[in-house]
Amino acid sequence: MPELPEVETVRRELEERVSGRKIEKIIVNASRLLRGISEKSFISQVTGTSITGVQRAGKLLIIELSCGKAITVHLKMTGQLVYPGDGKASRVRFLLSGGGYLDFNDRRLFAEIGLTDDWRRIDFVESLGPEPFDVSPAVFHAMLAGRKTKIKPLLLDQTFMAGIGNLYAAESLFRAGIHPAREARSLSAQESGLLLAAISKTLKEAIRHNGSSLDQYVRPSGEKGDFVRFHKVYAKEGRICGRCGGTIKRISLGGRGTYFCPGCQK
DNA sequence: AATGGGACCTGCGCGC
DNA sequence: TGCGCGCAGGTCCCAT
Repeated sequence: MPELPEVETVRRELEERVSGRKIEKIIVNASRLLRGISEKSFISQVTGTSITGVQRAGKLLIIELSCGKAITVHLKMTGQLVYPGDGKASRVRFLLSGGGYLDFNDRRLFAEIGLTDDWRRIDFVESLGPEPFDVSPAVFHAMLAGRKTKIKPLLLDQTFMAGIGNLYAAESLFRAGIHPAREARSLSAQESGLLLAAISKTLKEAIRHNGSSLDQYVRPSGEKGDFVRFHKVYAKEGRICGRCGGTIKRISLGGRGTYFCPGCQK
């Protein structure tokens, strides 16, 4: 799933695989994915430049180019970047020097590709909250103070904290023993500390296992991410909780499916 | 500030 | 087998 661990996995693997390569040709099969720029302009500005590095901001991927600009890619729900790709389901293809296409696939056409002069200054990046790894327990507790909203929808708010999505919100709350519908401001300093530690640990372990491949997500190599083996609650409604023997429940919070164990999460 | 709804799309699994 | 429905990881926008 393209949340922080998946996007970070894609970033690392792309950096290994395509850094230094020149983009020799671009084939656009779905121009609607290009946002704020015409197909013609995108192709003319990007063709002939080289990939100098790959960055990540929250769930946004940034492909830096030798011309000083950067391609931004948000995978949304079903986006994939694959190298080398076979072109079978590609929406956009980049032919690289040395051979092989970097393929951008996206079954649902939700993803967004842009071109920017200064990626750190685009609205999406400027509005992002801090990365979970950069927040101290004291700061995190202060961030929750006064917030009446439920903790799980708050974790999904990218302006609150960057990178957490529906899956890792559920898994982190389970690991911290906190009910997803708790008012954010009701968490004690100890509870918020447990939650921050659970978020950090869960995301890092997921990165170590190259992310979670439930449906569409794959690594640039085409391989699946392995972290699904360690999921405790996500998409496990009706299953037995491995910790207390209770039954995993699914509720709807903020319009999103929310999985948790009523026995373990208070 | 918070919550709820719908929108963007395609495709899967389910019940009938 | 066919059909309609609900659901899916993200984000934005509107209304209350």
